[in-house]
Amino acid sequence: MDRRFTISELAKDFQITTRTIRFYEEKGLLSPERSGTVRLYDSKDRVRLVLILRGKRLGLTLDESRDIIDMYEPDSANAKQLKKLLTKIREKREFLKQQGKEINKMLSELKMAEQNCAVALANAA
Amino acid sequence: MDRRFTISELAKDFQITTRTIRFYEEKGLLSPERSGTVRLYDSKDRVRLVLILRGKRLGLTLDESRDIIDMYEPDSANAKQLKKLLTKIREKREFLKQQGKEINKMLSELKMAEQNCAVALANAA
DNA sequence: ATACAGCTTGACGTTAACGTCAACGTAAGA
DNA sequence: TCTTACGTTGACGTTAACGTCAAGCTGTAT
Repeated sequence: MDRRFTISELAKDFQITTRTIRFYEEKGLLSPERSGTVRLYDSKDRVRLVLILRGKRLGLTLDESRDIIDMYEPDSANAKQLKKLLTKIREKREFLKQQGKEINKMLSELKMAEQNCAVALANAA
Repeated sequence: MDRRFTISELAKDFQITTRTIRFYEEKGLLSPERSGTVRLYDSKDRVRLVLILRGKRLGLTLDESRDIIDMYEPDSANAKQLKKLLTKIREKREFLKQQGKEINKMLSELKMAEQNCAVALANAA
């Protein structure tokens, strides 16, 4: 259960390049172990990658994703930090809810477009 | 009801810059009337802008947004075109549905993070 | 021992979506 | 008429998120 992965294993599993993974590390989103100079990734790193990639699909920047990921692991935090974090989390939630609404709008509009298109196709036949 | 707008009126209304609006035109997303050299925008252009900006918030590229906008107005199309269009629309809808699911995942995770954070805050007090 | 696959760190190139600046035209009010 | 505000077209600059070499180290199978 404590298997480690090489960078190219990760790349294959997540369908990204090794360059991308190293880039995420540069940006402070990952910090794998090192065996000498070589990077070794564990399951926590994999979770982080899942979150990063989901964030990307949702249009978040890497900086935003890093913020969110940090939310999942409130480290040795004092009350002030925690309050700030709570605020951030709530903001992010509001943003995502809004995003959800916009998606629904677009979905219903596309549905109408689809119907129009189908009708036009039927008439053309 | 057929009022026209200047570029800076639009910019103000939509909270974007005139540069942005001209850029969208360069990219083929808008094609306003001209009164001499001056651009004049009508309500259809405003609708397009709404769609473009929503697309942006949903993480679509401008090219993708242009495709979608074109879906709303199937011009003189033949059957082949329409079928292609239908396929595209359905793909886009699947993509957006998936996006909606991911948002819900992230929302529930953030909810947990929020609770953890709140608990930690209570303990710290 | 060597060949080769896989890892490393730079360093520079690329694309999208604008920002910024320059140089110019134009319409309307003082 | 002259300024002032707003419009125009280039052209170059910028940031994020990687891609693409180059040059070198490393472990292992032959």
